[in-house]
Amino acid sequence: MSIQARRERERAERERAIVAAARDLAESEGWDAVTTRRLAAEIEYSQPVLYSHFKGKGAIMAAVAVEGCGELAAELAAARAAATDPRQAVAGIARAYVAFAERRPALYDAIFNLPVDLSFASKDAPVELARAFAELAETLRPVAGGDDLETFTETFWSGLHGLVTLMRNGRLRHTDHERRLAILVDRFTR
Amino acid sequence: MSIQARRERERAERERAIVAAARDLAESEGWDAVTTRRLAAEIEYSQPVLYSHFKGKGAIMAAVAVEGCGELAAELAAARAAATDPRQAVAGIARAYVAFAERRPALYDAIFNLPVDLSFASKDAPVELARAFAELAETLRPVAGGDDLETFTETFWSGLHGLVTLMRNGRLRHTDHERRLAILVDRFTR
DNA sequence: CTCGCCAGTCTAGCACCGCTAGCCAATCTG
DNA sequence: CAGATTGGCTAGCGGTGCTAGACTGGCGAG
Repeated sequence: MSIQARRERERAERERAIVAAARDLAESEGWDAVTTRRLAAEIEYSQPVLYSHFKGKGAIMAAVAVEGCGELAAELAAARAAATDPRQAVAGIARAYVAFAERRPALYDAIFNLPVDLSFASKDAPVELARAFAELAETLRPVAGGDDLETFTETFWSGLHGLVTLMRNGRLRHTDHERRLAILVDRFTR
Repeated sequence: MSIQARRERERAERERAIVAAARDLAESEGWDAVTTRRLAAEIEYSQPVLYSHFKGKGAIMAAVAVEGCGELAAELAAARAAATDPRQAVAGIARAYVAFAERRPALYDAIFNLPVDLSFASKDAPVELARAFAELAETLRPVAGGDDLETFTETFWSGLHGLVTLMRNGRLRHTDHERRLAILVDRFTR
């Protein structure tokens, strides 16, 4: 019994190592550098071992994405907690969101931009994402007006996501970023 | 002299064929199906011929993206021309934008989502994109208020882009799409 | 008219990708 | 202790973007 327990522990540990390696590699060299061979070398096992833990590369990326979701949720929560005035809270959480995307671009890509084995809108979406969404929704509640809170939150979220993605891949001038963010917040809080 | 002229004509024709093949393939089977081998087979030449026209696959995709920009600009212009009331114009152009992204997802991806050899924010950005941007800007002018028009337009554009991308890769529920769009337009026109 | 050159195209192949079949050793079971 | 099972490995499949080097057909020079 105890041997089996040790085995399972080691196995879980190795699974964590895979996800951590994928994340570290992605954050330091970008997702292009994350290949199954490279990952296998990193954890000092052979390639097929990866497939005994995950269905494929997409599933590994999905695991990283879920981890990232958790951190995003935590940072949004912190931003919300730090605010006093409702309007300030919206501005603060928006800044926190954008800051996360800029500080952890690889993580952000895994969550939102890359083709990953995750169905977000369905029931098996990660609870971490729901938490992040809830933080945003609670912050927006005072300014939603007559609009349905969930739909309103999705729309604001889209605005943030659009700003982040368009700017990061060079579709928007990097200057004026702050002003764009201010406009978005302003239009959604008045 | 005339022989050379014919050669150049044939060469230009073949270049057009490459871009058209890439676009058709992408629109009918998705960008994953667009490989250099497949493309070569489609134009009935060997693979290396592609590289005598374009620096690489990314450059071919960029050419498709520029073509798509032109069509997007045209559709936005049509939407703007059809409107009477300023508020209606914003709603109309927003609907046209989203409709374009839904009807031509491959084209939209080439323009905005895929890693492509195009620097948008710099001076060698395609004029087609500038045209599309200008249509949006002119439509928004009456509702920009005190905000800088260009920055304001970028922000609204980001909102549209966020809605489109998040919905298309399953990050938003497909229902309520109309309502989200309405909220965005409403918040930017009042 | 012939010969050498050169542009243009092709075949073949490089290094890499995600993924898997099948072998082999270590471990558990009767 | 013999046999079954588990779990990792090596090797390889079919694909990718891209390129070196061979070949060929039409050109200009002698």
